[in-house]
Amino acid sequence: MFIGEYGHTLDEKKRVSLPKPFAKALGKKMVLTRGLDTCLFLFSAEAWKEVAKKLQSLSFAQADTRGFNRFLLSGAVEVTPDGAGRILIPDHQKEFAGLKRAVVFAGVSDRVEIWDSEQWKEYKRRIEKQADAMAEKLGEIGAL
Amino acid sequence: MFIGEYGHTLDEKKRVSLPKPFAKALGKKMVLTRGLDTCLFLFSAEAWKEVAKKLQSLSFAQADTRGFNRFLLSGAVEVTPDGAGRILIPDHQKEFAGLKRAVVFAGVSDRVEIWDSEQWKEYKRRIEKQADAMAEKLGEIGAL
DNA sequence: TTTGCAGTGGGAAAAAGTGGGATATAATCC
DNA sequence: GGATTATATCCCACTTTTTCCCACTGCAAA
Repeated sequence: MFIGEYGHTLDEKKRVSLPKPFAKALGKKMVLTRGLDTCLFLFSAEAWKEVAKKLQSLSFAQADTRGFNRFLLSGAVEVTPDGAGRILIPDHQKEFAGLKRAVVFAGVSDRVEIWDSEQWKEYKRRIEKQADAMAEKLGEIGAL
Repeated sequence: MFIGEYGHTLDEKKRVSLPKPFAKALGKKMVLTRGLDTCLFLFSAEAWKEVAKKLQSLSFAQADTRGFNRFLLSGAVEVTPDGAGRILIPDHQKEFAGLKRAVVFAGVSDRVEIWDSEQWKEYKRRIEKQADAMAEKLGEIGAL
């Protein structure tokens, strides 16, 4: 269970340190994929296995599942932290998520999300604005 | 399980280097065929056997499966990497996939796809736009 | 202050990717 | 049949990228 938010730096060699609290739970092998909402998803090897298993069961005969497979699989890479606990972000993923120098690691239940710092701030602003409205809605239906 | 995206160059002699992460899993013998959506499929010898088996199980009484069989089988070639880990792309396949100088290798579960760089970019743009719809699907299969 | 560790930057060694030439094999023409 | 052209295969070398390792900085605890 990943929780919390950590800011780190993406250097010119496209390396970022993993937040120390996440490093242990992620293990030595992890998988980095394109996420939803212009961020990247980082899974531990075990969590990824679950995702991959489900994806393999899909046929490649249908155009939409082909696209779906390509989106997630070709957009994924297996990464291993170096001696200093850093991982490398491939070019196409860096571009996809619009990462600049400052990035944010956000723990979201079973995965870690990697955001460009600016986009994260903006996304948070949107979420926070909607939070009140959402709370009301949830209250109405008796969820909270 | 092939994952990831790698850009390479197709030289005047129609040679391309295989991405190092794929080379090992592909082995010494592999099969290159016409793929779906204007790309080429590259299978390891073992994975190809599986595909061939599946194709044989399809009835050849139906015109469309006959066509599909021809599509995959007639265009198939067995290729072997040279000393530098490069394979040769036959003319008809190069033409079929519209390959220019810049090509992209995309790992998609049990196969590697070879795309012309420009067409790949365009295709990616399309599937990225459908990300929301895909998210729903992800939810359905419980992947996320 | 000192000690230690997390985070970052940079240099050197290694490897990957690419181009080009030389050699071998096959096809064609005289 | 022999010579010539073309095609494909192998091998070597250069360039760029990646990987590994070490050093510096700053913050925090002893």
